[in-house]
Order: sequence, then C-alpha cells, then structure tokens
Amino acid sequence: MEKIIKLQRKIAPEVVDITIKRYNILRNILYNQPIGRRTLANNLNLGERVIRTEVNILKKQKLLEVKSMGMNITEEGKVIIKELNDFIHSLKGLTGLERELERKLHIKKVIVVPGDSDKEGITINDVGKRTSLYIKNILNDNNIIGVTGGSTMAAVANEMDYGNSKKDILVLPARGGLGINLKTQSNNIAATLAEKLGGKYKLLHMPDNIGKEALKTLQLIPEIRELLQKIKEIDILVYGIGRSDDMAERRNLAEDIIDNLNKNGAVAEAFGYYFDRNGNKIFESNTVGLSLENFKKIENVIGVACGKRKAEAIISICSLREGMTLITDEGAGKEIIKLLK
Amino acid sequence: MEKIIKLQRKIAPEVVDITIKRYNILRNILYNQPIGRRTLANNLNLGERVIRTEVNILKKQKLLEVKSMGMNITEEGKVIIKELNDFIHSLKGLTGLERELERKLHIKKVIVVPGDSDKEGITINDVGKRTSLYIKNILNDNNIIGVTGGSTMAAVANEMDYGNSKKDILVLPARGGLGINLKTQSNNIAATLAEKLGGKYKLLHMPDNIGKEALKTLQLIPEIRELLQKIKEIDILVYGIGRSDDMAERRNLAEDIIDNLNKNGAVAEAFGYYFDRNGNKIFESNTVGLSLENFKKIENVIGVACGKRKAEAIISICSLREGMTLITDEGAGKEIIKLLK
DNA sequence: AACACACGGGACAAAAGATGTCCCTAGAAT
DNA sequence: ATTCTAGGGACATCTTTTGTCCCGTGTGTT
Repeated sequence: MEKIIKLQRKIAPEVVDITIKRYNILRNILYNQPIGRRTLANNLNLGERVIRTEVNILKKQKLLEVKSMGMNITEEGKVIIKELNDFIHSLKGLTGLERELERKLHIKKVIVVPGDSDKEGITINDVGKRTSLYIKNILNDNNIIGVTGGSTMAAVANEMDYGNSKKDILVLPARGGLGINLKTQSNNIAATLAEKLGGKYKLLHMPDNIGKEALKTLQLIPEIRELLQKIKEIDILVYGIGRSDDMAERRNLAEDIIDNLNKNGAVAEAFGYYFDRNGNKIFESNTVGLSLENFKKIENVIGVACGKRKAEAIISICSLREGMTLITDEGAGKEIIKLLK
Repeated sequence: MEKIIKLQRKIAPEVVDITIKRYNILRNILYNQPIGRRTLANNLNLGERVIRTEVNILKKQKLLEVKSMGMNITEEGKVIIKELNDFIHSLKGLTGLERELERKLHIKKVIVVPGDSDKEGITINDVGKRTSLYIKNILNDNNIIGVTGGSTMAAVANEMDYGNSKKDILVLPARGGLGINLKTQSNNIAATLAEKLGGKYKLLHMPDNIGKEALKTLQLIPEIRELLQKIKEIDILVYGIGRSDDMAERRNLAEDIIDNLNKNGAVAEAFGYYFDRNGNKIFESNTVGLSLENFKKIENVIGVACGKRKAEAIISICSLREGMTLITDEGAGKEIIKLLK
C-alpha cells in the first residue's frame, strides 16, 4: 500500500488532494445526511458550485444519491468510505506522524485520526470511534475502566459499538462530576460505555467546587468509600485532555484561582488537575476520585484529545508518564510537531 | 493492490487517465531520449502544449530533466517507470483481460502488455522485454530454444538481458531464413539470443522460395541434416505470429499463391505455415525446419504478437494447440475479445 | 568556421472548464 | 396554507488548459 501511494504521489501528486477532498465530502454527507448543497458547502468551507461539481461526479459513481430532501450516501458509498479510512491515513502520511509524535512526546503509542476537530466538527466522532476500537482491543475479562467527562469522551461512548466478548467489565467515573451538560458528564459516559460493553457501572455523585469540610463528610458515606476504593483498582483509564483556560471557564472557577493558574502558566487539565507546560501540577479541583499518584500506576492509560487548540495541553499531559497512549487528530498532531521544533 | 485501485477508480476516476498519460510520456521519453517536445507530441498524438504542461509537472517531480538537447529521464524516473509497470497493468485491468483471453482462446497462459504496437511503436519493445523475462523464467539446463524471425522476435532478442544461470543452452532458428532485413532474420535472432543467454547457436542457411528438388538436395548436406534433427528436439519454441497478407507480401509470394491464400481465407502465418481463421493449414513455405506435427509436440510453445491488426491471426494460431502461451499487447488483446464476442 | 536544425522557453489569443451568483419550482415540515 | 430548504437551471466571470507562433541558443554536420 505505502509503495503504491508513493508512486501515485510521484507521478500524479494532484491525486492526493482530489481524493482527500472527495473523502471529506462523502464523510460529511454521511454524518449529516440528508444534507443540502449549501449547508455542506458551509461545513467544508468550499463554494456551493464546487460542491456541485464534486457531488455530480460522486453521484455518477453511485456513491451518493440526491433527493429532494438532500443528499444521502448509498450503501456502496458507505462501504467505500469505510475502506477509504486506511487509505486516507496512509495518503496523509499519518503513520509517519504517529511515529514522530511517539518519539517527540516520549510515550508508548500515538494514534492520529485524519482531520482537525477545530475546523470540522465531525472529526471528533472519528476520534471517538478510533478510541472505542482501541479500548475494545485491549480489553480483558474483569477489567475496570475509568472514564472522565467532556465532549471528546462523550464521543467515545457514543461511537462505541454494542457487544463485546469480554466478561465482567466495570466502568467507573474517574473523578467527581462536573459541568452542566448531562451528556458530557463522566457519570453518563460511564453508564453508556458500560451498557454498550455489556458490563456494569457505578456512579459518583459529587458536585464541583465543594468545600473541603463537606468533601470529607461525603467520603465517609459507605457507597462512596467503596467506589473510591474501586477507582484505585482501575485497569484502563480513558480520559479527555483539556485546555486549562477552557476548563477554568467551564467550571466557573473563582477569579483568584484563575489568576493563580495564569500566573503559574497552567495550560492543561485532566481528571481535575491543572498542569503547566512541563507537566507540573498547578492546582487540583476540590473533588474526589482518581489521584495523581494513582494515575501513574495504572497499566493502560489512554489520553484522548483533538483539535489544533489542544496541542499545548497534550504536550503537557504526555510528560506526566511514559507508558501512556495518545489518541488525537491530525490538526493537534501537526501542531504538536510544530511546537516541539 | 487491486483493492486500492478499485477504491481510486471509484472516488477519483480521473486518476486512471492522468496516471496512464504520464506513464506513457515518461516511457516514450525513456525509449527515445533525448527527445524534444514536438517530436514527443507527435509520437503520442498529443498537443505540443499538453506535453509541455505535463512535462513541467514531471520535471517538478524530478522524474525528468530538460536540457538543450532535449528531455531525459532521471535515475529516479527510471526507477519509477519500472515500479509503475505492475501498477499500470492493474490500473488498466489487464490481469482480468489475460484471464478472459485464456478462457476464450482456450490456451494455457496469456500475458498482456499495456499499449498498442500499431499506435505506439515502443510497445513492441515492452512485448519483447516481457517475453524475454518469460523465457528466462521457464528455462532449464540443456534446453534447446527454437526461434523464428520477424520484428517482434527481433525485439525479444534485443530486450533480453545478458547473463543466465542455466547451462548448455542451444538456440536454433526454427525454419529456413526469410526476408531481406538482416536484423529480423531468425538466424540473427538465434545468435543474439544465444549470446545473451551464454549459450550456443546454430544457423540454418536456406533461401526462401526454393524449388522442391533443390530443397531435397540441400537436406542431404550433413550439417543441415544434423541441424534438422536437433530442431525436432526443441524444448522451448518462441515464434512470432504474423498476418498472412503481410507475410505474403514480405516474402514476395507469387500471384497465384496469394490468390489461393485469399480464396481459402488465410489470415495467419507462423513458422512458414499459413492458416485460416480456424487454424486449418492453407499453405506451407518451401523451406525446411520445424514441421506442424513437431510443433504440436513441443513442451513449451510461446507465441508472440502485438498490435490490434494481428488480432485475427492470433485467434487462428491459438486454435492450433491448447498448451501454448501467448504474449501480446493491450491493443491486440482487446481486439481479440471484440472479435470473439 | 559556418550552417541548418531541433531544442526549450516566452508570449498570447482562443477554447474549455471551474466557480460564484441568483432564480425557480418542488416537496417537507410546521 | 405557508414557510423553508432542497436541487437544478442559467449565466456571467474568472482560471486553467490548449494551440500556435516566434525567438535565441546549443548541437551536429558540412
């Protein structure tokens, strides 16, 4: 495969652009179907007329259908899109990018999905899909999976397929709940994931920004104590990586705390901790669950983050431990390389 | 490989044309270098300006160099052309064509080389090259190779590489000499081939259109008798397939014989015999060497012919025996399919 | 040494193709 | 019934591709 792509690149370099453009169009239609020309043109930042000529070609190839309601991908088109995944991956040279990131970030494994979530919203779905596949691959009987919240993690749960051959899976939220959006809360994600994997789950009902005293009281409740104990036994941790400024805002942190974060150069957030560029802990949310020491001992640690904006945060988090896996997108991946040059 | 090509064809059908066009340009330059724009444009039946844009792209890709003397393929370009061979083969779906021809012609093996010798002169070189490779592959120690004359067979000898691991190879002209052009005489071809394969050769000096009496006298000469005996022991026969009208003209056959050929529907010629469409013998040259009965007993029989015009002749010859191998070009191959529909 | 010749590159008009823009009618949703 | 958004048609505009001619130059020949 790599050889053919090398050949194609040499003798007909335009091919790469054409193929990627069409792939993006197809994929975008698939995720939003039925969709009209103009909406699609907006999504992809292409002219309406451009879309039209491309769509005509793809229609002729029977990869999509045009109805009065909008455009739909045909069954054949779906198959082609699926088969194109690997091809696009190679075409964009993402395998090389992955190896380079592994070297520069000093971590075990990096998976890069084509696209940039900041530019095209659907990329986050691909990242979720890829992560869910990866989880399934490393899963074993009796594993305890820890998950965090966030929109990326929600995509992971969303994209997970039903069914799984492994037994007695337990999914836990790694830290106390946060945020307003129900869909992106770790409790919700844990439940969805457990359901799809045919396993069990437990919930951790714990508000953000709780006082220290109240925290201690809560920890005395038997169910919570038990859950906190289980969290220490997590085998596979899947967590979203966030920008510290985004998270501070979303969590409505107090002015003085935000000032403190800024003063100390915080760039990243993960499972309730804030870190500077070099992975030094700057601040910790007042909530319970997975501790930093705990994090460093978990066998399988999978960080998920996508979008160019997250590059710096990813660099920070990856310096926390060597054995981790990073699943990200092309936009973030390329930006990381740029920053580390 | 086939899968990637299928994908490419679906999502970006233009790619096939672009790639083939560039490949043809590269190959044509390689065979004729140094060559100028205008000559090249003529060779390929493309506009001068088209060549120019394509050449610019290929120049940018460092596949060719432009000097005041004309254009040259770079070392990298040569490598790419070589690697492209298989790719183009698949791209044009020639593997499928080969299998189809095997079925329709009822013969053991068909090899189809891209291009049409009638349109592009260089294709005959590719056919020669491919045939020479095939010969090398099936060659064994102590083999006796029989060859005929003709421009296609000359290309085979020309394109054969030097060096060969097999011992005691003997190359013989299969039939008495013919024609005026020294380069395309079977004697010459046998000698060239033997030299390149590190083997020995014998020559058969025998004029065309000799009287029957004179023929008998000649056969009594010891060297000739010995050679005729050896011809019966040929292990591998490589022979050109011709159109009966072409050959009649080239051999300057008498009017009445030509009339006879026409009357009986002769279409093909091979090793001095003329056949109608169904492979029935119509006429036999007055010369010595390989007989038709002999031909049917030889283990490896390789017919070589290229160009759309030869399609009917090929069909005729292929009906002579089942176990033969045909090496031809795309032009002839596609025409054969058309005729047999 | 002088010549004719074929080379690449520049220039430019003509043709073809891609793109932006707007309007229209049909069908879905409300 | 109405409103909204869909695809398709039409057309001007811009870009790219293509055909054509010329020019200076280096090459091979005489």
